[in-house]
Amino acid sequence: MAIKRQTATVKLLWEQFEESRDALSVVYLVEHLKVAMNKSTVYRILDRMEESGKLHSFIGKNGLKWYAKCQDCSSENHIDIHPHFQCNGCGKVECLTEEIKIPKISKHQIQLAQVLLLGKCETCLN
Amino acid sequence: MAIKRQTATVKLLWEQFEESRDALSVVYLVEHLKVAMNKSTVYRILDRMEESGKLHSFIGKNGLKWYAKCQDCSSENHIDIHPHFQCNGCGKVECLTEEIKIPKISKHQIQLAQVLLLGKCETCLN
DNA sequence: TTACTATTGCAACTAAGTTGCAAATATAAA
DNA sequence: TTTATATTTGCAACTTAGTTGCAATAGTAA
Repeated sequence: MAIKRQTATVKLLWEQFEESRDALSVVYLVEHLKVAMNKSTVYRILDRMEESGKLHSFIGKNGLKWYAKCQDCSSENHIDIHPHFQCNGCGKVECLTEEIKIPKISKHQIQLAQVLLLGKCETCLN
Repeated sequence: MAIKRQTATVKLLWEQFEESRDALSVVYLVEHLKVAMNKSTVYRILDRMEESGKLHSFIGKNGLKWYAKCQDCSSENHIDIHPHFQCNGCGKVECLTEEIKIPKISKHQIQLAQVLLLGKCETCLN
């Protein structure tokens, strides 16, 4: 179900994403907000925000779930070929705007591509 | 640590991969082999086989870990840009040989790319 | 202010993956 | 073939991410 009510917890959670352009892991959000709300609440609000098209989610390098604000993306194509970058040094995750070209695969219908690039971010390079 | 001894469990686990070119999830292997070996053993052997360069691993669409036999890939570049395909219908995962071009990202050093394509496989299309 | 439905907290749960340790076993050396 | 040793395994207990049912709470429209 999509977001229907502007509760205090919904506002607080949304502020986390407004403050940074980077993606945030659910684990971080649960820990960071644990004095303010229950972890089930975090999971459920993130779910609803994704359904509302305000956030998109993806899986990070060790299988953890991450969310980020949808920026340039419409609610239809927002997951298509938008790649993510995760730093092997500090673990930070960024949304990239670069487009990745996905080739046609014979006898397969591609509906969606998840591209996770791993490496060193600007900070960790210096 | 890499594989050092050819135990019965090591042989049995390896046979699973010889029988199919597709990737196998750890969850499947643990369940499928539970009469023959303990789940810690499955996890540990897979670990060692990856370190030996016989298998490579990646994360599937819902964060589960998958392994597949290394085929064309040398032990250095085997994870680089080799994409995987997971069927949204039956859940099956294939290794693809098609190359995905990763653009340079300014101020980032890319060390590795994980590309997961989701869609319908040949069987599920018909 | 009321009434209705969405939302939340809580506690208990599921499932994936990990760990320490003692027992078993592959393998190289004698 | 036997011995010695380091690797591997099973077991049970654990950690952590994520889910669920239910009763209590709180937005919001009327």
